[in-house]
Amino acid sequence: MVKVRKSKVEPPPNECPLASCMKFIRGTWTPHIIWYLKATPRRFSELKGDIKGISAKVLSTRLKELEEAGVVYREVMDTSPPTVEYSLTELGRELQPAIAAIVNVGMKLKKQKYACHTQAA
Amino acid sequence: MVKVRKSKVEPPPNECPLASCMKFIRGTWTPHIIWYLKATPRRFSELKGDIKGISAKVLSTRLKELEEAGVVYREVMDTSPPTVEYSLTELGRELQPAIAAIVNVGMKLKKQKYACHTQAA
DNA sequence: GAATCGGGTTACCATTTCGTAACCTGGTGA
DNA sequence: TCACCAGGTTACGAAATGGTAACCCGATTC
Repeated sequence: MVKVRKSKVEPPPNECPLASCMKFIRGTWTPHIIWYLKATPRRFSELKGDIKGISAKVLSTRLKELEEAGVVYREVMDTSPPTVEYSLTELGRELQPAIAAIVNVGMKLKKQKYACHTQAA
Repeated sequence: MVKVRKSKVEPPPNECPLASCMKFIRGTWTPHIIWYLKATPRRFSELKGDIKGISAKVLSTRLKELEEAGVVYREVMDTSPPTVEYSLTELGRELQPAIAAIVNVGMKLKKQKYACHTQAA
């Protein structure tokens, strides 16, 4: 009979911060969007070009969700044809460190030749 | 006519580190598993208890995938009934900073009363 | 001999996420 | 007049992810 040992890792405290943060950056594409809005506002077609492989449908859906969640701000510019600029809100900027950490780990894995061919083909 | 401006944000360099890292921590549950293996090896039923709300099916599936991806190590102990211990491999430990950053952001959001009620109900 | 336990597996189904491709709208420039 | 542009939307279908619940195995304990 083996006793169930108590975890030495505190649960990511009350109401799970992990889940709180993950719900903003879930899915394949959301982290990319937040990453590319890091420095300056970007237009729809600029983001579509920045993020290799994303479809207009997914980009449009995610941007709408992120706007509703208060992560990105959408501004229609008075140009012709009208252009739209997306930028990070304060909340969006709070998320940057998490994305940056993920990117850092990804770069480290690459250097070590983990990732992409050694792992998870 | 608006010119398409060049991005000032470098693309997360060659072959996307963001994607490289994200493929290890995708889904709702994977980050939780890695988090709870942080300190010591854990058994199946212990992890199931640690991670509130995860089903045996998903836990079993994710653990199998993580083992195959080289993130966790699975050891069958010679006890009766036999117990199984899961622990992080070196690769698994490389992922910790990313998870930790996500948890940190989650905690900060909670303190600021973002998240969970203000945002994304 | 029956119930219990750890560590799962299986079937079935719902939801989320993604991809492709076609289409729309209002203004502009040729 | 007509094609083009930005910034989308829509329809359709596939794959990934998740949930519930029932079941399985071998060893042990009652």
